[in-house]
Amino acid sequence: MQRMLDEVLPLRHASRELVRELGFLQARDSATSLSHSHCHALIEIEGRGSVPQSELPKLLRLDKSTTSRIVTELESRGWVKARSSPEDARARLLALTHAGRAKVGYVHREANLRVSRALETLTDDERRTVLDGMQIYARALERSRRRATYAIRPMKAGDRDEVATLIRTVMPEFGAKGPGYAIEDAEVDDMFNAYRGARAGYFVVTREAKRGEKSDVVVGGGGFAPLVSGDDGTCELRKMYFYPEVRGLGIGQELLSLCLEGARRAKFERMYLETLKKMDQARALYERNGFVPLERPLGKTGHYGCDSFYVRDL
Amino acid sequence: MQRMLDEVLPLRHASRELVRELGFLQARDSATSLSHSHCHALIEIEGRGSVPQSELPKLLRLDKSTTSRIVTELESRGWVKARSSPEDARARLLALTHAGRAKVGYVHREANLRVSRALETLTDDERRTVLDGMQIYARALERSRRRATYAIRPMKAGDRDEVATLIRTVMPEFGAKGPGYAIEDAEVDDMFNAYRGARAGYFVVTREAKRGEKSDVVVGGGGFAPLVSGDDGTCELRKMYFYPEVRGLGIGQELLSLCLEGARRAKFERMYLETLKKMDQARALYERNGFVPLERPLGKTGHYGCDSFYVRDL
DNA sequence: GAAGATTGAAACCTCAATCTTT
DNA sequence: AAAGATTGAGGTTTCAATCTTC
Repeated sequence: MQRMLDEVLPLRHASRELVRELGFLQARDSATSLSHSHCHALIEIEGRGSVPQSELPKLLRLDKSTTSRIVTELESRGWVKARSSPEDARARLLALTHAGRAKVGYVHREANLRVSRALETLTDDERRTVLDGMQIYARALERSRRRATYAIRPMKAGDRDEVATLIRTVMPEFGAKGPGYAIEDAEVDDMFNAYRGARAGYFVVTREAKRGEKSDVVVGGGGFAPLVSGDDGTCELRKMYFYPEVRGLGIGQELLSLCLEGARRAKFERMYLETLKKMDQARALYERNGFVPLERPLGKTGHYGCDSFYVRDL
Repeated sequence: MQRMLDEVLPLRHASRELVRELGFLQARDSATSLSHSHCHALIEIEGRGSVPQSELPKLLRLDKSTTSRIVTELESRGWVKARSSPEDARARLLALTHAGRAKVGYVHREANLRVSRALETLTDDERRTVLDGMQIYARALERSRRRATYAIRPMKAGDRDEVATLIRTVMPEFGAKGPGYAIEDAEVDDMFNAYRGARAGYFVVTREAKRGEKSDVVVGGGGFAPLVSGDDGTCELRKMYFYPEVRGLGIGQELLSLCLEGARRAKFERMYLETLKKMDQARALYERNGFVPLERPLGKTGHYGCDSFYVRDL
């Protein structure tokens, strides 16, 4: 943690400097007589040809009220033309006019010139580092922001139906349907009671409720329990699945850590798991966490559809 | 140039993403109930102990009107206390109160946590790249912004006195005073007439006038002329000096390029120059531009104080 | 007059409320 | 009621004008 802090402080400082230098806080650029948001909007519309106005808030990461005002101004300046959608009279489809395309070309040239001038004094290696660093950090911040909207907690009785749906939705995505897969287990319908024992546990990942939404939606889960027909010291990591929206956010790692912790507290000495070779993300996670591949399965789970087996000490 | 554009477009995209993700556009952070600028102001005051309010615009890179309003709010919230300077009743010296120090501690912890969370999912190499990239780009943008406030043009008669002052100020900074140095040359007092010949040229670097300032202030210069007692094909790069404010911005490179160009047009075949070993930045520039060191001087410049000689073909 | 600081007007952004169409 | 879009109120920022002190 100390090591990390050594990087955090200078990074925060560099971020502040960078944002100021990029001038995103300035209202209007004198060369283009447009704010950054207006430019960004023109660029996004240009890049997509035609954009529903309802998409703009996501693309620009601005409030819909702001994008509404931006569109109003761009229309009044004659750079954007809106037509209502043929399917839905509420929706407005935005496209650039001829003048708009000319303007966005000018905006691009100006921006390219400015960035080029700054890069000019750098070596090839430095330019490479700048680009990589910016991209990595932007992605990391996005992941972290998205991660923050989810929570992990032990499963409750009320999650029963949602967990069943989760398992029955995700497994077939990887071709795991029919006999020989965990999807056929009787416990799927009542995971809460199946994992409430002293030496078992099941955790769920829930999405924070947005305004007016149903709260506590289950979007992932995973747990552990004694390995069927295994010895007393061996548990199995079971039914760890996530909907696509939570993948790649590092939540699998956190859930796995909780399972490892729980298994240790339940006095298990080894954790075993069965999965599919084609579940690449999952297998990479297991391998990062010290799981070693086995040639043959342990115990008698009855999941003869699985083709990949791992174990690690606790 | 095409190569460079390949990097410019993704870099501009990454910049937009990054700024959005960093949330510098959001007004207020819910955790701290403070805007980024307010936090930044607290941090800067904390880091320096006591700050004249007049320094804040530079530190935060905001308008003085904005910083004035920020200070007003921080004072009314009891985090900052101002006292008038003992030397100057106009100036206000800002310091944190006890409550202010507590608040800035909280702000730091929150910000560190957020950044740490984002960095957590990265490898050591990736973290390194992020930090390096951000720092390099921030510095490059700063250089480029500062560079844009200067211009290079051929010397005019009216620059005479300013150029003489430039030479007489910069040379002694490197210990080059007294006989044996160019500073004693008679031409120093009238560089304009000394370099108006057909095979000579002198360029000046001028600072753009800010509001209400004298325009066209000379902050650097350099030129070329036939080498004294040299052959017809050899010219000398002469009296290239810059005030500290323009150093490190790549302007030396631009001025040198103009001199090389001018010398070629004047049908010179070689450019020679004399300098001092201790002028590291200058020598690095010459070496980057293909100048090779000589053991002994060429011609008879009379500058026996110089200890470093270079030449290159044109 | 110049430097330090404040104040008024206007641009940009967000949140919340509202209007229109489905 | 819900989704697309707009409008009103308030915070942040800049530019320009102003006030105070040197």
